[in-house]
Amino acid sequence: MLAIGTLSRRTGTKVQTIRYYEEIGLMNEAGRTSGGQRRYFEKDLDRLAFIRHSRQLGFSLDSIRELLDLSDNPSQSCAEADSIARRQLHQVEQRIKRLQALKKELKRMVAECDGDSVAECKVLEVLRDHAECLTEHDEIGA
Amino acid sequence: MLAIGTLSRRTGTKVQTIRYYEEIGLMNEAGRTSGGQRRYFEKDLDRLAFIRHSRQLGFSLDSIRELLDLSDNPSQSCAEADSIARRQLHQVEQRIKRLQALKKELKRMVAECDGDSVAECKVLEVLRDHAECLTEHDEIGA
DNA sequence: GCTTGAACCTCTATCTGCTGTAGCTTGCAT
DNA sequence: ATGCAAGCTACAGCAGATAGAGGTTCAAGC
Repeated sequence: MLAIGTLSRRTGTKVQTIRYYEEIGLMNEAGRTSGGQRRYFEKDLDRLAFIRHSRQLGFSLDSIRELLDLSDNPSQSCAEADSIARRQLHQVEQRIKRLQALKKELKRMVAECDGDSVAECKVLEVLRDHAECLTEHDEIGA
Repeated sequence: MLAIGTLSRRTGTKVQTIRYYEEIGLMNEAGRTSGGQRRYFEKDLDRLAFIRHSRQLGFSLDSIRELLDLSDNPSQSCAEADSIARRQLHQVEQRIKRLQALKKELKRMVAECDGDSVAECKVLEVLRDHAECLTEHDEIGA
């Protein structure tokens, strides 16, 4: 029987985060000692590792929920898991594209700045006047 | 005198967002009509445009606050604004790097999946076992 | 068996950057 | 004078945790 701190150490997850995952139903409710402390089995550790690893790959908690369901029902087709992963891949690719456009714009901005006074600062000027942008960037956020 | 809806339309910012920017002190407190409605000058529009444009380039509200301060005090050196922009560029570059690692891993994952049953699904297998990863990806988040 | 203190517990608040809703009031055109 | 779009405040909620207060439990050492 493993204490929450052990899971925390072995997966690199904050204790509060593990409790949070339980609260939102991502982790099963843990068994308790007579004193009310959570105790886990190895399978819980595996599940937490799965969650963490998926998070590291950028999957949303909702996607992870789906992936866990699939993992719990090994008779189904793999297609579903595959499509979730493809969707995630697509999202990552889109984000990269967007960030590369930002990078280009930022590079141009700092390259043109010659360290003069704020009054003629290129950085601030570009920010002030959207029309100076080379690229379109209408979305906000990553 | 411009109503909040006009600012909203002309900058593509939701009305609530403008009020939110006022609440957090990013926009100055707007003048009011006798009935309590906000009224703006052109300079407020410019400020909002600056904020929005900076957001589109991925700057945090805190960074934007600094940039606005600099913009309001044109006697200072440009160096500060430059360094904020460089910091932002650096962050964007880091995020791109990280996402590219994720992309690689996800690609490998979906490429190896041959649509069999969940029991031998490569996607789920990789997620289950971190040791199968080629890349290190210890941070979570973008 | 007793004491100590690290680790656990719950509950609540906080973060970023908004967005949405409810229920009401104002402003402007007709 | 009236109708109604657009404004107002206040509060709740989203993801995905993280932090702190204030209290309890567990296990090791004596």
